[in-house]
Amino acid sequence: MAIEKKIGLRIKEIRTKNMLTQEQLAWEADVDRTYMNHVENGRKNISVRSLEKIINALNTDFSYFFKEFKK
Amino acid sequence: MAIEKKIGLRIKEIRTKNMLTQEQLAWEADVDRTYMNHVENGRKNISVRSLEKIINALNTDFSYFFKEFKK
DNA sequence: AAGCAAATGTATTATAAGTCACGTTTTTTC
DNA sequence: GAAAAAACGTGACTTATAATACATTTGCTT
Repeated sequence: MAIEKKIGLRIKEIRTKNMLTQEQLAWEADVDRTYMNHVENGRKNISVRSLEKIINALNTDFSYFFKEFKK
Repeated sequence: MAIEKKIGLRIKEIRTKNMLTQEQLAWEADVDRTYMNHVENGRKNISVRSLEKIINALNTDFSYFFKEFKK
């Protein structure tokens, strides 16, 4: 599976666990709602800086975010 | 520290442990030698797809790469 | 000082970032 | 269970910048 897809799924997983809507998360991460949606659906080859914003907004860190990611 | 810097340092850390030059790693990752240098020096806000190429070339995975990364 | 690895500057091309208008699906409320 | 509202999805588009490439320089090692 493409890395963008895996990242999107992981974001969604944590977001729903945190009881947030895409819009709420987008607001926290200071990105557009539709951009957030695109990322979550694996439609964007996101940069590490943008990913960091989202990971912070999810109240987590890279280490936790990428746990169990396969090669 | 900016995420780009942290990533650059981590790449360098693993690369040197693997006894590779920037050029060798660049070749393995199929990126330009100078681009590899820019990334390693934190001058590029790299995309996850490009980062994946480098991580693969380092013969590791996201999970290991981001271990112990701070928030 | 020759040879190699690493660093840097600059220019061009490819693509991520950001936004919009609109459509669809899901959830809530009466 | 219909209507309304909220949440989610999509395509197309512009702007900012990553990706790529080349030339040159610096630093290290023998």
